[in-house]
Amino acid sequence: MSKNLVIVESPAKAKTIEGFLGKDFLVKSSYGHVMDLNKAQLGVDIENGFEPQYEIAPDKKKLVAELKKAAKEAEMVWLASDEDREGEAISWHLFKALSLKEEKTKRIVFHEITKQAITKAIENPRSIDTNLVSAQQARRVLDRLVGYELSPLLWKKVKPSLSAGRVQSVAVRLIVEREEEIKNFSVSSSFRVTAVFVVEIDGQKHQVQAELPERYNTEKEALAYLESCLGADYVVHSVEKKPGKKSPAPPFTTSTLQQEASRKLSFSVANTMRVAQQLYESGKITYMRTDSVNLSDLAINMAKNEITSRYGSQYVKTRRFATKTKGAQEAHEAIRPTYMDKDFVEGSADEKRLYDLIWKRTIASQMAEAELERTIVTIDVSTNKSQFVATGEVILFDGFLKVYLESTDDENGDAVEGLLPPLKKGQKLNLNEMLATQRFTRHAARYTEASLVKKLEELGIGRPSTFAPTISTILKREYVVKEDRPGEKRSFKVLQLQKDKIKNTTQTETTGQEKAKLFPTDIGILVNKFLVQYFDSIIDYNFTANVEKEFDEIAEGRKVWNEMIKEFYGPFHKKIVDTTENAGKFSGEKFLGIDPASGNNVFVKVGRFGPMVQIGDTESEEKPRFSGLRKDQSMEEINLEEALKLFEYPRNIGKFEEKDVTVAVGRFGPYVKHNSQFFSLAKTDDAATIDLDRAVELIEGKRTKEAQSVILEFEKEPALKVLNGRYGPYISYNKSNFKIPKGTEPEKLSLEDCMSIVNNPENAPKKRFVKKKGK
DNA sequence: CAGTGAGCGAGCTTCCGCTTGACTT
Repeated sequence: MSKNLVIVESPAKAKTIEGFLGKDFLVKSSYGHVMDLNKAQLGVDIENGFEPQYEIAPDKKKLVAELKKAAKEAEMVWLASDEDREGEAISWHLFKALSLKEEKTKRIVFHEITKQAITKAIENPRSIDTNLVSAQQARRVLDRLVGYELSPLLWKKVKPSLSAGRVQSVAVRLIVEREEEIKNFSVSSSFRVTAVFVVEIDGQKHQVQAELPERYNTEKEALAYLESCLGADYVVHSVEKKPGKKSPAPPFTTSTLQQEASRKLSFSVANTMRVAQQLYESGKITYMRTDSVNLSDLAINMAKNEITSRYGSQYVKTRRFATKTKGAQEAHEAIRPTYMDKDFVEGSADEKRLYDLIWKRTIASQMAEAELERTIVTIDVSTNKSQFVATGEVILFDGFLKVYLESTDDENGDAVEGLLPPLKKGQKLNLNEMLATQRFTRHAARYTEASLVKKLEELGIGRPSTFAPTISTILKREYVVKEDRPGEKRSFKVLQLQKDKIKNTTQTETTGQEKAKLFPTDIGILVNKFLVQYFDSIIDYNFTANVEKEFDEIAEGRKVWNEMIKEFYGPFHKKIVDTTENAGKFSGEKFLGIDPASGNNVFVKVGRFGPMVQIGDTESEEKPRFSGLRKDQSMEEINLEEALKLFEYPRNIGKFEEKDVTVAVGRFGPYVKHNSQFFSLAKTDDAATIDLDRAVELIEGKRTKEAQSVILEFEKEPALKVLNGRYGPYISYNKSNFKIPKGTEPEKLSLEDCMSIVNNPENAPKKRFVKKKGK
């Protein structure tokens, strides 16, 4: 039995700390929050000062019992959750859930996992900060009220199972508004004039790239300019040198790690977190969910030693970075390697690459600035008043650039930059060629997962632990999709001046190509429109920032948490009631035209199962006909003709084995139906042209496949089969499936064996995995 | 690498923020 029980949030942290503290200390983990509001209800007593109805999270019951036992046996319990709002609440919840006694409980905090920091923390205990706990409670209750009152309203007015919340709804809004901006963007073009000069210096030939600062709006003006240069001489007018410096970026936080891993390694945000978690658990990096750019003294010293021994002391420049992020809580260090002298790790390829990125970024953050010299050369044209400008950048001292340079999201790669030869004022240059190239303006870039995270963080919305889950949520709700889009070919004009002749050519380029970008869906657009119309204040970009200010006041004891909630809830709830009663169905209905066959109106709108086309009015006596939109169609873009085409199915294409064969398009794509069985069309098939022969081929193909997938059948019990599925052999019985125990050969199972597996209550299908029926 | 194919009738869905395992259909 240990005299002392220390409770931290993460088990990996517990393991490390136990090593520092010795025999008298038992270190356990709470695995995050242990108490929360009941999921099935509102969980807030509105009538009674918004009293939260906490319960021990169902999946934490066992853990809490264990911790309770350990606490009872210990002489002192040290609550060592993180020093931020959530961490303080975790300590408070532990105090309650473990029925701790005040006289044998101490609250301690530390920001870095070193023996020194922990010893110091143990020497300086405090009590739980109830103001900070109240601030967390306000945050929790506000999010619950917003989420659990807005979502049901969406179920009523838009479509069941939808969700809204302080964070996710703003994320969707950003994507929807960016798409609108792109849709409304009008492309314009202008001509950019560039020139390549040749100069001989000390017997060596050099090229000089230069650009005209002015742009010409039309081809005619560009041509006129080129013509004005015919027969011109080009002379260096001035050479200006400017010293410059570049500084390294701060060490990684969760969000900057996600951004750089996306830009440099093409990782999704979720993948970055998964890989970082593996590195953390194996002790290779510090904690990966952090908003702090701070490094411990120990880390800075390790970096300093490492830089000195690798590159020399002139490359060292240690710094402390300050966090600029709104609402940062800084309970942890920045993300860095645990041991700076390890510049690589064993593990999967992803782990190696992510670790390499973290190592470089951390080391570079403690290195000297790069010293540059920027040269600007202006070049006179003898036949007109214009001047070309050539710029060059020379690195005088590479500094941190030796190790790492942060990437940018900027897609503009047009700049002409590089090394310039040593030019002098008055020097004559020979023109090799001059080009006037048509360039088009570009709309704002669509969000990637990582650039969305960046934007959310800038707005102070969401936390390091929620960036990745927020993206999963809006994808799962089908508010947005992550997609590639092929580009379109576009032609552009190039005028070329060479050897005193002007040539006019048309070239083509690909534009608008997108890779892994976030696009709003019809549902996302509609839900956003609803929320903007009725709950503008909630999905306002500043809503979080404003309530965060109030949470801070609560944390400082200057405001009472439930008074703040009351002030918010009054008008909010009134608006909910008002909208429930007065707003009609919000289906985004759009009239497309008249169906020539029936003379009925054709609409596109969002129905119970998503976007659909409706022929005929809902009020009319004749029952309207419905058809869901295909995945590649959108309410925005569909026209009458395409809408009517959806009703050409099911189409009868003949008889097979005396039963009708029909072809139709469902929500899983086109299929053939025969004898109430379904057969998906292959990607190469076309539902519009498929014939009976091909349909029969599909039917027979599936039959043979099915026959092969049956391992065992029993005469006595036709409802039971042993099948070979995607996850290996399994037992199918009355539409439920059961795993076969490890080590048994499926071919040798008897009916009795199978029945005992099926009837074993341990194998009963678990509720949370039961597929939701659309009925 | 299997399964799915509705059109609102019934019961359910839902939030954000802390943390890890998880072995289904």
